Amino acid sequence: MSNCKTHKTCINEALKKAETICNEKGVKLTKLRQTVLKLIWKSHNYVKAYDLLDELKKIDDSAKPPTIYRSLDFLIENGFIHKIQSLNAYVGCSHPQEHKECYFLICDSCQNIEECCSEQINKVVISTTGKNHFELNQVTLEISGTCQDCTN
Amino acid sequence: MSNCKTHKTCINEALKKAETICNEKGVKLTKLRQTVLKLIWKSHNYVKAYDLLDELKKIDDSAKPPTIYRSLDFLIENGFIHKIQSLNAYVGCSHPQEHKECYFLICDSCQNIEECCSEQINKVVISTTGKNHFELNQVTLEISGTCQDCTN
DNA sequence: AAATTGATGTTATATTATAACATAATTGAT
DNA sequence: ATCAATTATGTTATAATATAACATCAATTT
Repeated sequence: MSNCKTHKTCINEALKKAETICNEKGVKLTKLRQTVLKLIWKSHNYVKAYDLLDELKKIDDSAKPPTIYRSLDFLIENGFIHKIQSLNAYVGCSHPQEHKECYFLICDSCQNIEECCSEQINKVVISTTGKNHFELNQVTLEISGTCQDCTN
Repeated sequence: MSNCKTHKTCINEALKKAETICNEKGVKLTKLRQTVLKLIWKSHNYVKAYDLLDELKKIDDSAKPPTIYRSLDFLIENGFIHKIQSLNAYVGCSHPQEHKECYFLICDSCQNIEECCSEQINKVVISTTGKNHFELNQVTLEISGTCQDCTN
């Protein structure tokens, strides 16, 4: 479960940030992309692409897989959402632009995803890859388990 | 690229370890499962399920998707291979039974995968999840980039 | 206004994976 | 040794995830 008080605030902030960043970058948050972002932000839980598609179809009957996947690509590229590789699922990014490496706490029980940053983890990853003379490109760190609310 | 001298040794050791562990556990490394394990161990690179299937078909014409996926499931369950979530691909485990949490250095250039353990990473992950009161189940840590051989 | 670029619509299909049921092989109990 | 139960494999079908390719439309630039 998420610890946000009024989730509307989360959604609004996510949309506002996306708009601001798009303006800065000179890319366009079209109506479609905004709609998809909103749908993803319906909760802090992860969502599957075809579930999103079903939701989108309710709004726009003509939506098809490429409709959703293109928007997902755009939103990922610009850092507004993340793909959870171990689940083939998507989740809103709670702090776009701020972070490089993040990790995800995925609750098996309630599907909530907590996005975290840890300088400590970054450092350790960098140092251990360095030891292997490995030139780092992308880090995927996904931790599944049970969140605090679901443990009790 | 892998730094093994004679890859045959890697394969033989992997097969021997698998056999030993299966005996200990009382599960069966059937001919099919052994064949699949061998195919996966053809290199230190990751392999895709349907590529494995194509290889298997050369040996056993009747092989079909469930043939390969069942063997993959068995091999994963018993720790002989790993699934690389960010690639939907599979790779032999270089030290079955020894480790809990591992991470993978995935070379974008040569598809080699180096499987690593780091007590330091484990500790940091455990401590940072602990701070979030998150009961850890499974850690997926996949690092893509360029390996030493491909950097030069 | 024409040309270019970017976004979306649309059809088709590729890729990854599993469900469900049938048959065969192995093991365990009697 | 035989039957029953379990485990493994064979087989068909289909589900779930994702992209290619081309057409059209909209926005931007010249």
